[in-house]
Amino acid sequence: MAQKRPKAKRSDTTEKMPTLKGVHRSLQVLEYLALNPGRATDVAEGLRVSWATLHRTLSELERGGFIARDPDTNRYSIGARMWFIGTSYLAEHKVLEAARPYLDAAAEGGDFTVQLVERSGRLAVTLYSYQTAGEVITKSTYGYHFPLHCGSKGQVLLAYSADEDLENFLNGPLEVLTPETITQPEKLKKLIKDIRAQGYARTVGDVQQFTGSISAPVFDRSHAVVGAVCFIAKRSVFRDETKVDFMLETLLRTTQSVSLALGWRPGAVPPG
Amino acid sequence: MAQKRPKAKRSDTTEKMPTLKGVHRSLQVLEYLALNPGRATDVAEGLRVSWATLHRTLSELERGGFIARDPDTNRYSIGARMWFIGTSYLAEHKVLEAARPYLDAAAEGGDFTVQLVERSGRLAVTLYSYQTAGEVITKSTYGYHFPLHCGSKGQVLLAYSADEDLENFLNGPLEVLTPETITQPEKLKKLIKDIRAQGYARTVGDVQQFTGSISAPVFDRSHAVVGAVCFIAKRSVFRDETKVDFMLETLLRTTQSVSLALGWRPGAVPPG
DNA sequence: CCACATTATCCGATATACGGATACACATTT
DNA sequence: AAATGTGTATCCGTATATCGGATAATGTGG
Repeated sequence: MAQKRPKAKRSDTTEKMPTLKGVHRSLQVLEYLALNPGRATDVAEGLRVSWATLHRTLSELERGGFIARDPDTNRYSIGARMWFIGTSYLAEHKVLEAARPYLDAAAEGGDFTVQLVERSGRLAVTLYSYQTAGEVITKSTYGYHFPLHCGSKGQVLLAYSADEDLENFLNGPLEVLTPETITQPEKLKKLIKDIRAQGYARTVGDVQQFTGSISAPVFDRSHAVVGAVCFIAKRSVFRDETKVDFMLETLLRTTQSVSLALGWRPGAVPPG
Repeated sequence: MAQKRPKAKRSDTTEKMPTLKGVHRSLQVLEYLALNPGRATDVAEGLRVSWATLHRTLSELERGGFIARDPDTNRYSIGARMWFIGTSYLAEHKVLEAARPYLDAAAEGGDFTVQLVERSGRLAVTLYSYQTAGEVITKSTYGYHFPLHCGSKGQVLLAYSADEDLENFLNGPLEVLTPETITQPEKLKKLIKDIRAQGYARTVGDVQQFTGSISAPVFDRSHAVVGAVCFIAKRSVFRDETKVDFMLETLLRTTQSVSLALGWRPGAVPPG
């Protein structure tokens, strides 16, 4: 008989089985397609779901325009309606709202792309991107997300997460994006220690070979890291330490301003 | 007993009842929250769903980070994971890919905000927005979507949709955004006729009082309208016909280039 | 401090979604 | 062309996951 489960203390560590199986699965499918758009069978396999079930799910999602199917190749990808829904996340985003003026100011004062990023699972996702006229850096817009160990933005977010969380991440698969991507856990740990010490991260060529970036964390009232600001420029810029110094100064000024706007104050973590 | 349903010829006009009720509802909830973030009861009422059911749905969605709840006010809004999923729509978007270089070029050559928009239901949604340094136009970024009858971008999309579809739209509720928003169906029809004739739309102050915009359609290989390019500028600009002429020229050059890049060719619709 | 509005949880009946099996479509090979 | 294979669509009986009324807990405002 249904043995009374022991009170299930809230936010249990073990992933409880979802109440709404169907809903859970359909969202899994959406996320799966976001990461790897492709054929139905691949999704079924990737998610270990029976084909019939998956087919139903896909049909339903497509019917609503949440996913799109290329009629020629039968490949599925995220649909327009998801973009519509997703964007309204930004409209309610307090950090972004607070940061935007400072980001714009920074972008206009310098010759680099400015981004606000935040963590989502194992990825750093871009909330805002301001491309200054001139260089257009291919993968610096929306729709490109990178694992946390790649690029200064990810590393910053990683550096300021809980130790346990960090371990978890490093135990997962560490993708290689370029020959310069660092994937050795030990080396990454060392890097992260440095980042914590100096308050910002700097990487070159580990996401795209011809670019580099610097990033610093944004804090809120409770001294929690709620995101990071990232400046991206061509690789050559990072050979000129004068330019880098200027960027760095702007970066730290920007993140400080944003943090202040969010109620952060220098000093120890407030009580409570 | 289950009477054999009459073969359900594919893509029926009448909205068939969804196979996966739960999935369908949860997505409805997401869309509802995208449009009106708010309390649980309001959602339940708005979607006419029993409270218990809705509560389960919300809990499940929140558990996965697809929606977020403000712990103080119990208000729900779209969560980070939806943004993540939504953005990957862009990564696969062919029109955007083809258009981006031309949009950037246009933005750098002029002093106005450049957008690529596409239709989603009754709304025009922004796919890409390039804010040139200088003016920052508040509601010209992501997360703001306007009904099709407001603003030149919506009107263009409306103008090139099927007649039947247009009727449908005009029979729905026509929101007012500013005192200058046009909501009389007859007047809108007249406008749309003009837009079709001249190949672009121009509106001032009907979305935000202090801005105006011009927009033109983008076609694909089969001469179907797949989106629109929109230039936004301060209201004052639209009093200077020389400036407007320049914008218009750039606009039409841009849309033509993008259409060409998508395989469109001038002349009649190709056979097949 | 009480009354009301909103949110959380329980539980049995039944409608609903599951998935094995089967049939169809299309591509690639011999 | 026939054959083989891979991927897609649909059917249908069964088990089970979902629904929603009711009740309890929490929060809010007067």
